[in-house]
Amino acid sequence: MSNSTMGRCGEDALKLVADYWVLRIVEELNRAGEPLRFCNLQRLLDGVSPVTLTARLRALDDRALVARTEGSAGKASVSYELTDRGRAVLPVIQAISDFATSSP
Amino acid sequence: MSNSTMGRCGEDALKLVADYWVLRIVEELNRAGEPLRFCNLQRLLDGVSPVTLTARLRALDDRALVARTEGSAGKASVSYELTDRGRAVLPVIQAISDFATSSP
DNA sequence: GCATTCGCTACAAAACTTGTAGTGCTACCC
DNA sequence: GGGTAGCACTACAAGTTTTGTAGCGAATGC
Repeated sequence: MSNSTMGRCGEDALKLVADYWVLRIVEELNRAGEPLRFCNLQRLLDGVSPVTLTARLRALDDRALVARTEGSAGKASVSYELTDRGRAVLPVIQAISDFATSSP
Repeated sequence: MSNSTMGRCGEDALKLVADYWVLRIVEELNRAGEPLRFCNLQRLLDGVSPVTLTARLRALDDRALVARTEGSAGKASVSYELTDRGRAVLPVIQAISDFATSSP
C-alpha cells in the first residue's frame, strides 16, 4: 500500500463507495433480493438520468460488486444483481443508517 | 439486517456522508485528535481546492459534525474539530475500510 | 401491422470542482 | 515602522460531471 499511513481506508474503495448513487443502487438491489432490470432501478432511484445509472452500473460491474446478465432474449432483458463482494458494502449502508438515526 | 425496517437510510445523512471529501475530512480530523486549521486540513487532503474545502467544512459545521472556533487572534486562527455527532460517522469510515481490506 | 417497453447512447444545459490569484488580517523580524 | 510571510478564505475562469430530454434498434403485446 503506497499510502504512508494505514489510517486512510483504501483510496479506491473510498472513491467508489463514497458516492450517493452507488450506495442507493446497492441498497435497492439488496432490498429487492432479486435481479433488477435497468428501468426498474431507474424508477426505484427516483428517475436517475440513464447516463449516470449506466456509468455507475458499469463501475460496479467492473469491480464485480454487481453482476450484469443478459437474458436469452438479447438486449431487451438485462438484469443486475448483487454479488457477494457487493453485499460486502451493506455494512457501510447500515453504518450510515445508524448514523442517521442516532441523533437527528 | 432487515430490509423493510431500514427503509432507505436517511436521505439527508446519505447525501451528506456519501461524499469523498466529507469522509476524508472526518478521517483526518479524527486522526489528528486535536483541532486542525484550514491550511492544515488543506495540506493533509492533498491540496483540495479551498473552495471545496470551505464548502464541505461549512456543511459539516451547519450540521454540527465539526465545530469551528475562531481563536482570540481573530481571523488568522480558525480551527476545526470533530464533535460527538461528527465522531458518529467514524463507523462509516471503518465500514469502508473493512470493505476495502475484505477481498481485494 | 402498430404501439409500447427495454436498455441504453447522443447532445446541450446546469451544477459542481479545480487551479490560480488575490484580499484583508495578523504575526514576526530587523 | 516597514517589509515579509502566513492564515482563512473569496473571485474567477476552465474543466469535469450530472441532469434532462430525445432518440435508436430490438423485442414484446395486441
